[in-house]
Amino acid sequence: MQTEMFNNIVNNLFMQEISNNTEKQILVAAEKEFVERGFAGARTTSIASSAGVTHAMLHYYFRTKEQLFEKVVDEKMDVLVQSVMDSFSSVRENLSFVERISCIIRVHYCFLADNERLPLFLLNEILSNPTRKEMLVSKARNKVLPVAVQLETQMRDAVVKGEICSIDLLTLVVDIISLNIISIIAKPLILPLSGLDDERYHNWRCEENVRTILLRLNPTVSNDE
Amino acid sequence: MQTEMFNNIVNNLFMQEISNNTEKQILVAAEKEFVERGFAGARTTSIASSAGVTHAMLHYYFRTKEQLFEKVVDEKMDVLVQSVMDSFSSVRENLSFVERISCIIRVHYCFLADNERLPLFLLNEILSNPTRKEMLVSKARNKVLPVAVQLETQMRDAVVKGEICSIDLLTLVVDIISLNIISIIAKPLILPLSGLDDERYHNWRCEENVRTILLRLNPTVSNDE
DNA sequence: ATTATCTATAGATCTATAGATAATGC
DNA sequence: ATTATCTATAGATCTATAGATAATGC
Repeated sequence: MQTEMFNNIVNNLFMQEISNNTEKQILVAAEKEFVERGFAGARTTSIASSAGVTHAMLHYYFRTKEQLFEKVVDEKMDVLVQSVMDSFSSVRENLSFVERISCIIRVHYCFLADNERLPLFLLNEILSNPTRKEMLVSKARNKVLPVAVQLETQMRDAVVKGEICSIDLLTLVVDIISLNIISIIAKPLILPLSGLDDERYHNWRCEENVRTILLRLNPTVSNDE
Repeated sequence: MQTEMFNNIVNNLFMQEISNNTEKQILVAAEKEFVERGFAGARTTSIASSAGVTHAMLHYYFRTKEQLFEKVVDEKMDVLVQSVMDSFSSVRENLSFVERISCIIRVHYCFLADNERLPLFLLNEILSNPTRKEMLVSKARNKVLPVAVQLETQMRDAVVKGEICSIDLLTLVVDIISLNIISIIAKPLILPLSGLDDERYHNWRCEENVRTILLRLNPTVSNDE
């Protein structure tokens, strides 16, 4: 009895792993190929061979290159949106607003540093396709905005308390994203000019971005608008 | 005599225009196609047809797709480098350092706004090609740096005068570029979220970027590094 | 019986060139 | 004689599928 059950469990785990193996391997290889070369530059033959399967398998599981790509883009878009939401919420309680923003910037910077090629890939494929563009905008509106609204409440408190100056939420978010994303995307160009190693580079840029945003939020400077 | 000379001049002008016409038209069409679709996504047949010439002409003048692309990328890279240098030098005398930086940010923002698709195109094609990457880095070093050094001298003066806080030049430049470039690249995503029209959008982002950098340079805040 | 995999190849597309023909400038 | 242009097609590459064969789960 016990042996049978054990075998079943092992079988199921094994099965699940094996049965999805080819499909999963194709997906993983496709992810790499698409993110590195974009849709037009990617080759289904390369994906198949680097997944270690026959080329026909790719079409067996995903029908067309387009559909496989769609899967990858959708997943990556969700990963990005989730990362923004995580950075918003993954903050412990009773922090001041300024501390919270600093934390958000750092958490998001780290996510991007771990996914260096993601921003450029998504920018490319989203901007060149109106449907995907609308999809991301609506995801931003429906998923991110509700979380952001909580932040806005806390922000108004901080303004009243005199901890920060008054600023529009979208303005602040775009500022943060701008600083973080270019630090990541353009790293291969800026790194040689900086003369730093990878770790120091990230420390330099991340902390500079935090500082820039905090100074932007500084309440002591007059707000001429 | 006079008529002959006149005819010659007209002929020469006409010739120059006509003889380079096909080549020029291909180049213009190639520029559009490559910037819009990237190297892998671009089709030489599309370039030829939108240039209004036979497909064979493209190979007659530029040998290969690669060589035609190289021409376009090189030219665009120079345009970008030049735009940075222009923004640095196109500033009238006897401005304070803070005014000068504001002017640089605005001039550069306007250039990018007039060349919306340029940054993403160059980022893509430069980052995916080590040779081009080195080329841009060395251009930055050889052409932009000398001009930037002048700025650095003026910057040190401003620090001494207490007009700005002390900041590394590269740090400042990366901050500016980050803010400006994402405002342009991500415009199609941010615009619908902002609810603004094109003109107001650019005004919003450009002035926000100036403000953020000026606050970053503010001397009254303690500099904890 | 269904699902997964392989071989072989169709079919489409794209870059590139050969070779003929026309236009141009001496 | 040289330069520019066109037609036609070679040659390479890539996506996609048909059809045969093997493996799996009932």
